Amino acid sequence: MLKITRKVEYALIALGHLQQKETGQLASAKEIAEQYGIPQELLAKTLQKLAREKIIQAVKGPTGGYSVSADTNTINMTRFIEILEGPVGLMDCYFDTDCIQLNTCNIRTPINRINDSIRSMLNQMTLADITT
Amino acid sequence: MLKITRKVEYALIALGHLQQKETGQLASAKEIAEQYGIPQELLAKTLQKLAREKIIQAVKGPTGGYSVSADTNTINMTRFIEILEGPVGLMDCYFDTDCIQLNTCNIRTPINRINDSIRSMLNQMTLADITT
DNA sequence: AATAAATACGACTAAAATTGTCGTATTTAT
DNA sequence: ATAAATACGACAATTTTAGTCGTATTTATT
Repeated sequence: MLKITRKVEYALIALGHLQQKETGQLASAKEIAEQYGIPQELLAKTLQKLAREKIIQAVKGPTGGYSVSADTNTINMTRFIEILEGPVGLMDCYFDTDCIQLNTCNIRTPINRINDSIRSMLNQMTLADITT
Repeated sequence: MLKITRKVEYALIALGHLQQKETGQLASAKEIAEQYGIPQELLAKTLQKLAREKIIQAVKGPTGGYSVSADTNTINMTRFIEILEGPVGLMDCYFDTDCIQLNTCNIRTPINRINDSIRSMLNQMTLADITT
């Protein structure tokens, strides 16, 4: 528990790789997958999600691939993780309010404090902090 | 992802309940399970783990049950979570060193920084902060 | 002494989430 | 035209988490 998923792991590795390229240079999913021993299809789908969110830019066709388009200093890690995994919360009730327990639950408030701490930490951390 | 497991959730709820009792008073797994709508067997096993670690004290026999034995101010959340779930780390390589990727992996160091942040936050937080 | 209610604990099953694969469509450089 | 890349949804496999069950042990009560 408290683990990041492979999707995020692979995405970060790929971002790191993309940032080593010179401006304008592309890297394909295949190239990255082979270099780091990552399942190509999975990486591809992950990169596609990032492309949809304009974190990276995709170029189709042969000689195509991806390049970093966003300023990674402006992307915080909460956003990045949530693009790939959905809501970051220790318990679902951080987002969902329809918990049967709500009345009797005696730990919601303190758990949400931890939650806020984690989110704020991830908010202060940018993609650039990780991948450069 | 980044979720705590039910075990931890149930344990915290139970701890909160136990702390409301007067000194010397016990609460059984059944009593707690019924009150909060938690599967009794699962809660029981969870409480047994805490008892083994001397976080709570178990009393056998009818009229038996559990009471808080440790000073909850001295138990930090990293320890508490790790008793129930094992190592707290965003990636396994935080603990395991035998990762095939180690050489090519370009994100280990930054990920471990996040890890350290989360662990240090959980270290500074005591059980008492959550359950009282 | 018998009973019942509690903890203790391992083995097992069920469910959910994650991870990985496949097929097909689209784009585009050659 | 072809081949190599992205795009994307459906599906399968694997792993993790959640929950159940059976059995043993302890002990207060009758």
